[in-house]
Amino acid sequence: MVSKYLAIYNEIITKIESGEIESNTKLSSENELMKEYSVSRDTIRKSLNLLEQNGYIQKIKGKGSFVLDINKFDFPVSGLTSFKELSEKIGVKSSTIVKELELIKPDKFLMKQLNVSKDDEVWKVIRVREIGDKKIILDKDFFNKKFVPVLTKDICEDSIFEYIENELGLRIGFAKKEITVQQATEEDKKYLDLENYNMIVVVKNYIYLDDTSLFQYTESRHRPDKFKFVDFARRSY
Amino acid sequence: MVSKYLAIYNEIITKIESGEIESNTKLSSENELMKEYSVSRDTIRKSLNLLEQNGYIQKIKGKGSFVLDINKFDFPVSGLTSFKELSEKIGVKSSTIVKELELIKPDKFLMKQLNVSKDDEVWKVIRVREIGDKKIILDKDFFNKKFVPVLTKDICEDSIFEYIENELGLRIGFAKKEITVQQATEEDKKYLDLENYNMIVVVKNYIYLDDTSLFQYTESRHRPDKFKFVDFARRSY
DNA sequence: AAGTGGTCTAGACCACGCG
DNA sequence: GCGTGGTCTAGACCACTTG
Repeated sequence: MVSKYLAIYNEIITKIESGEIESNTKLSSENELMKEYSVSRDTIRKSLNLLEQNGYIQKIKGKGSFVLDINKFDFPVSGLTSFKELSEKIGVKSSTIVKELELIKPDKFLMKQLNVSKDDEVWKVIRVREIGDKKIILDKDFFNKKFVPVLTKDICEDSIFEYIENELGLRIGFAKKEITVQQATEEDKKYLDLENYNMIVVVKNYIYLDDTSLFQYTESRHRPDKFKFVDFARRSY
Repeated sequence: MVSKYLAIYNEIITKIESGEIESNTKLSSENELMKEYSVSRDTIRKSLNLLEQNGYIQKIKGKGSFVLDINKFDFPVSGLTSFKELSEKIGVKSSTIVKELELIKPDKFLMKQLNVSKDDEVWKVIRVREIGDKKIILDKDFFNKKFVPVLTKDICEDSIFEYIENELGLRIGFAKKEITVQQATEEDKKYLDLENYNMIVVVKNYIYLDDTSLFQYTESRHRPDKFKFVDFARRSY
């Protein structure tokens, strides 16, 4: 059961991405859209606000809503998108190699990052992402076993993200992302095709569930020349 | 004239940041807040949605709104915040040195980035940001003269951003940000205290006005060890 | 003056969490 | 069953843009 405003939001996105609604043109006014979809103005406005937030349109008072053409490519790396979704969108052949998969007792660093006690058990997953035959990304994931009782190599090779949302039914609420650049470690050099690079782009991700519990800590370590982060931001008051 | 929901939004932020409302506690329910502020539920909901979007609270159906404690520090680098706002927030002594300020004819690269023709004139501003006596950031800004007729050294040493919003009254709508890591150029080495680092974190910013016109292109070049980008993301449908 | 989006209101029903 | 937030409606007034 999907809400009306989400349905309309998705329908308009489809129209924009398929080119049925051209970019830089005006969208129908809120009044027209009300009639078109037989809903109240507030429902239309919810859909349009979502479109605006996510960079599809820009509303201008007194004039109308205009379709932006920024979203053509290079948008996906933002937000919470996973590696699998990403590589599928870009359409580059890529693969995931699981290097380590085990249950561990957290050390001090992990206890702090994952907000767990020394008696909790934690899944540790280390994966290498290969893009076009080069080992480019080293992913280190840590989950509290409380939330994820079972984890297999197959799941890790596919998408842990999908498993969590679809199979376990856990709903992800929000995430904090931190990007820095560091000296490459021995581990980086061991697992990745670093060529002559001695630095690594580190993306730390703290992922929280809907009920605000910290659920996962992830470190994604990228070869600097292959790293790109794109973000869309609106002025927030 | 500020809208009610923005006023309430800001009031609640103040309460959260001052500690009057403690983190990890429950906020008053929408019903209570209605009475408290003597407004309709919809107005309260607008305020709470803003708070949720910006990472102050998490709403949970059937339970209530909970105050998050993520926003303590390290949040500002996200979004559209300017260097001046940022260093004021962090409270580190910093200064800006204007290296170049001139009107130029755009080359091919700029024509593409700024979406201007060869007959337009473009402001070129090059500034070095000093943090704690070290030259850390090289900022290269380009504006279409059409939007900014006058620009002085004084303005560039203060905040171009404030000048644009307050003096010129231009309203910024949204921005696209792109982060990559590149080899340091001769220009980087000339202007910055790079020490032994030979790479540079490049943050490209495309800034658009309210009416969707591309207004400014900025390249912010950071010494890698001093770079940090923090982002808060909610799952977007 | 007419049309647009922005704000605000009042009321209704629903789905969820908890006791 | 009660209180919570989520969705939807209908109507009103305002500020802004354009002809």
